[in-house]
Amino acid sequence: MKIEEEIKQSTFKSEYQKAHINLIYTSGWVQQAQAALFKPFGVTLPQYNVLRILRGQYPKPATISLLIERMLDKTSNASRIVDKLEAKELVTRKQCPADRRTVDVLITEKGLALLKEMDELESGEGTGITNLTEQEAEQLSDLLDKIRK
Amino acid sequence: MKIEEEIKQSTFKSEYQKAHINLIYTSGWVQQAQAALFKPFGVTLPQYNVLRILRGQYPKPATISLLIERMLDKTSNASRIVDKLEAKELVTRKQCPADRRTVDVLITEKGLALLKEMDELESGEGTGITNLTEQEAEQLSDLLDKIRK
DNA sequence: TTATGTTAGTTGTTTGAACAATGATTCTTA
DNA sequence: TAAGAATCATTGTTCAAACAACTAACATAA
Repeated sequence: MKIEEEIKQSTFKSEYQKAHINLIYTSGWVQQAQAALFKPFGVTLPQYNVLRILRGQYPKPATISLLIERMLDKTSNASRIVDKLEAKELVTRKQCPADRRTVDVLITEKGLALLKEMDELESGEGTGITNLTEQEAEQLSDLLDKIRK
Repeated sequence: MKIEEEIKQSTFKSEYQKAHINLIYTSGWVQQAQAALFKPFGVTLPQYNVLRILRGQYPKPATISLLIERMLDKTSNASRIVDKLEAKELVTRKQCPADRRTVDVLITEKGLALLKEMDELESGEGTGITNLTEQEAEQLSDLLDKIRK
């Protein structure tokens, strides 16, 4: 549905304003769809992202700093997110011997298995992205990249 | 920056997966930029959205249900968001005489004035959307509309 | 080596979000 | 019109996010 109908506003000041509001709106829309997909697996989006980063590092461990750096939510709830993941036995945390200030966070077999299950989700199925053609998906990526420049 | 570099993942299973992850990522990115812009005005994104809806209705009042319906966060924090707005004197709330179950929520002069100030923000300035050409912005809107179909 | 500063991570605290349950009013229909 | 169902809004409660303060460990330099 066109954004105009969606939010019952027929005119915008510019294409920029329209795209901007559309992005905010769709962003919320997708995040909700995402959350619904995630719920059965018992992890939130930030937790999932941390798991993904850890898999990227595997079998090397990651420090909390590295997680924060990659997480985009630069505000450091990283410690607490790792708390949650640790409680679910999806990661382990142990002090690094070389630098005792830092912590080695490592994804467990259980964590890897969960991610493997969840890989199916990443296809975009269920979040509307597959309403696009492959070429359009590519176009979208390019536009988004440009926004974050 | 390309999403591959942004999240340090060089390959994706498909253009869909790539666009999907890119959308989630960019969505968070934009929301953060947005929150930063909003902070000086003392309202959060959901509060702002409610104010926008109320302005759309003005001078008619809106019920809480109508707010929920338009808000996309269908989970009803609407009451509490209105609480916050009322505390800041940006809206008024009074029981509707015709149906005493419902509440008439109305934006105040102060609320309208605040929105007027904030209209500047909606141009997209400061959230990266203006990195696009006008035509690209239009293209983006179309793609997003298609996703939510 | 010891004082100073820096970095890493954790822990409070306040604030808002998510979800469910409740209470009040209206609608429906027998 | 009286009883049960449905609707509207509010209120608990739990959970996560934002921001700042704090502790421990390392680095630097006098």
